[in-house]
This record gives sequence, C-alpha cells and structure tokens, in this order.
Amino acid sequence: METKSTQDPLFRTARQNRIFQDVVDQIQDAIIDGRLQTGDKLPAERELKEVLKTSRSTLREALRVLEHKGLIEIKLGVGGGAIVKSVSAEQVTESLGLLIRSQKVSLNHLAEFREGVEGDVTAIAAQRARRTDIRRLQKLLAEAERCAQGESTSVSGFLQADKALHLALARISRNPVYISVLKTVHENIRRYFDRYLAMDAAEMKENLEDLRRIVEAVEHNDPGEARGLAQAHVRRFNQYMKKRERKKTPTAQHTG
Amino acid sequence: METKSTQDPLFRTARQNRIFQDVVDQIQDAIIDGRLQTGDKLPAERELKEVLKTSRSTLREALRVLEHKGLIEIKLGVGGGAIVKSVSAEQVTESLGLLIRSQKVSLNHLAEFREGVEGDVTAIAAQRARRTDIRRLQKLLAEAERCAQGESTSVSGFLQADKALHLALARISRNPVYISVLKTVHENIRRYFDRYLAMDAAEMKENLEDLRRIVEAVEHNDPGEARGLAQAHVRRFNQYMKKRERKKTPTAQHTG
DNA sequence: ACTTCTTAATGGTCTGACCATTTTGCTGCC
DNA sequence: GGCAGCAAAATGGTCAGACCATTAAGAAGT
Repeated sequence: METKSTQDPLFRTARQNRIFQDVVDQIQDAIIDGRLQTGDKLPAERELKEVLKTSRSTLREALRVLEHKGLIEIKLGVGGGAIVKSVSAEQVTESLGLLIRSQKVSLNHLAEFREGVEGDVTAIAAQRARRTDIRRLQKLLAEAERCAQGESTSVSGFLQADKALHLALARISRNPVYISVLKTVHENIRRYFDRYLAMDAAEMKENLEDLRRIVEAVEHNDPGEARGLAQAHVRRFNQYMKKRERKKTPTAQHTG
Repeated sequence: METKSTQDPLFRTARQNRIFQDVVDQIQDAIIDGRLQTGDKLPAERELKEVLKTSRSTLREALRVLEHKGLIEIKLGVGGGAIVKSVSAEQVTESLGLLIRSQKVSLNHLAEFREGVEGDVTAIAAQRARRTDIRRLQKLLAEAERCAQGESTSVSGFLQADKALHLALARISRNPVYISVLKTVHENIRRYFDRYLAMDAAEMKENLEDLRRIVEAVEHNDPGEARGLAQAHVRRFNQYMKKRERKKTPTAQHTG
C-alpha cells in the first residue's frame, strides 16, 4: 500500500467525552446545510444550554470555537447573542497567516505561489473584464500614479493602491476561491514583510509601469500578455523584498 | 478615496472585556516568537490559571481557541495537558473547506482554480523532479493502473491513487503553500462531491492515460507540456463531474 | 419631543465541586 | 524475580450557580 503514507487519515481519532465538540458539529452542520441562515440569531446561552442539555461552560467553549471559525459573531448586551455570519475568507487568511508567520513558509515560497496564482488570475481577468471593470482598474492605476509621481509621493499609499489593484483583478475573475486566496496572500505580505517595504522612487516607477502595462493587457483582452506581465511584476516585487532582506538584519531566522 | 472600499480594516474593533482573548494572544505570541517550542507542555490548567490570574473557565475558552487554531493539542489524563504543536497546513484546509462547503463556491469555481494551480504545480514539478520523485510517481501510476484495469477494478481506489499522484506532484514542488492549497482542494473535492464520482471504465481509462502522460512530461522535465496536460486533465475531470451533476438531482443550489 | 434614568436581557467571568481518563506505581500472587 | 491487577493521583471535561459589565429599550421627568 504505497498510498498509505500520502493519503489523509480517513478517520480522526474518535474522542468521546467532548460534548462541546458535538455542540460545535451540530451548530456548524445547521449552518452549512442552511437550517441556520446568515443573520439568524441563536438562542441565548441560558436557553440553548437547556435545549442541548449541557452546561453553560461547555456551550460557551463550543461557541468560542464557532466564533473562531468565523461561523458566528457574538454581540454583547440586550439583544446580543450569537449571530450566524456568512462564511468568508477571513479564516483562510488567518491560518495561512499563521503558517507564514511561523517561518514554515519562506519569502520564496510565497513569491513562487504568488507568481503562479497572480498570473492565472490576471489572465482570467483579461478574458472577463467588462467596461466597468476596466474603469475601476484605471481609477486604481491613477491612484497609484498619484502616489508614485505626484507632488507628495507616498510609498505606503502606492503599495496600498498596488494591492487594491491586484485584488480588483481577482474580483474580475469572479471566482471566490481566487479572491480569498489572493486576499490572504496580500494580507500577509503586508502584515509580515512590511519592514522590507521601503521602495525608492525608481522602484516605484518601475512597478507603476508594470501595473500600467498589466491594465493595458487586460483592457485589450490579451490573457497571455497579461499573465506574463503579472508574473514579471511579482518577480520584480520579490526581488525588491529580497534585496531588503539581505540589507536589513533579518529578525526571523529560519529553523530548517 | 477610491481605495477605501477595497482596503482591509486597519484595526479591528478593540473589544475589551475579553480576557480569554488576551490569554490567546499571550500564548500565541509565545509560540510564534519561539518562547514556546513545538513539543513544550503548558502548565496544567489549575496552575496556569494562577499564573494568568484568571479563572479556569476563561482559561479553557482560550485553550479551546488555541486548540482550534492548531497551535496546541490537548491530551487527557495524568501527564496530559496542552502541548505546543508545530504549525501546519491543517487549518488552512479546514477554513477553505468551509468556504467550499457553504455553497459560496461552485464546482466551476473550484475547477477553474484547480486548473490554474495544478497547471502551475505540475510545471514546477517538471522542473524539479529528482529521480526518487519520478520513482514515486511511477509507483502511484502503477497503483492507479491496477485499480483501473486490473482484474478487480476499483473506482475509489483509482480516485485515491489519482489524488495521491496530484499531491505527490505538489510535494515535488517543495513549496508548502502549494502543498497546503492543493491538499485542501482535493480533500474537499473528495468529501463533498463524492456523490458525483462514479466513473465508468472508459472514463477511468481516459483519466489514466492523462496521468500517464503527465508523469511522462514530468519525467522528461518538460514544464510546458506538463502544465498543459495537467490542465486538460482537470478539465476532463470537471466535465465528468458536470455530467453527473446534470444527471443527478443537485442537492445544493446556488444562492447568488 | 427630548433627555436622563432605570431596568432587564445577555454575554463575560469566577468559584468550587465532581466526573472520566490515563499514567504510575504499588501490591500480591505465581 | 516478574507479571497481573489494582489503587491512587494528576489532569482535562463537565456542571451548577453566582455575580459583573454592557447594551438596548422603556419609563420618567423636563
């Protein structure tokens, strides 16, 4: 059975005696299969514990988990309580973020992944962009331009516009998987590699030119060109980061 | 300020009165910056609550969150307690899985994403495959062959081998981001679209041929060819699923 | 009609108890 | 001496009940 080592475990160890887990499962299932809709409010803890025949502490541990999963939101005070949230990409972000922060993922890993995904997304966007999409891209491009060349150049503003542009491209794909994944990546690039991002004017200009050409390719519905440009853009960006990494003292060493 | 709508919130609402959250943060930070190493054991709840000057229930809510984040593992009995786990990709899987299951993501979305990512991964694998990698692929291929053509054809066996092969390709990339992401996708395809997967012999044979050619391309270090084949393979696979979807009653409609 | 106060619902925390599981080591038989 | 089985203690899991903090809604006063 060669597959044994690679296959995921078919079953998880059945831990009995975890009532809270059962509660989590019950509520989660209800949310996933639609018996609980987004916006619905769960009964108050003191009621729910009666229904579930459990104690309040156990119930609360379950609610904590559901909250952390992003399935419910808990509000305080009168009329508060647990409200079913629409499942979103937030949690994906957090866990991939943990992975990145804990030094399991190097800058190169992330960059390689980004290169592939951003390339795909941009190519798809080039196929699907409508006129309103293009207008939106151009707006963001103008914003980036303003930050890069205007009287008051702003690196952080430029980076923000850059990020917004990438996310806008993801949205044009209209594929929630791409949107979540790219959001995650950008979120974590910003949060954990901010220290490296001190672009000089020349770099910003290069980057801006990249963006301009990408938007142009999307505008002309040229997926191949768009993909290549996006990939080159990511590579360039990564090289800036690596340059900074070499210069500054890395605060996080690799443990591998 | 066009960027406002797209930018992520800079700060989250500062919720005081969430002691457990503070506990979560403290422990998590300790893990992330290395003061707590993988394998370390946290003090017993009754001790830790004294150190943190909190109650056991509050502490337990915090531990529950940390456990769910995959940062600790809790064992029962004497010598049990919370043990620091190495951060892994598990959690990414779960949250993306949630997104997929909650019908925010259609089969087409997933397929499109898969096509891009599997293409990238396979191309990278074709660049990096070593001899041992190739051997491993060939083993898996033989396994798939056995299930598809042998005296006792087994669809589920074939699908498992197929999945294992895709994951093996991801591992050859040696990029943990790709590995996690693909694991997630396959995990969720299997778990939630299983009902569609009742391949007939002809389909299995087609699929097997796809796999054979992919492995061959990887073996010959031909990234372009590998990418194209992988993409075609995903497309074909998706078409099977869609065919099944049309036939059977869809249990999940789209909400938007 | 507006402001302010009161009240009650609800989540957050705390205490202390008991239960269930698991390791450890002791006991006693062979 | 060694091994089976049992007893004890450590530790997480659950429970019940109390009180605190926050919030929205209604009551009261101007």
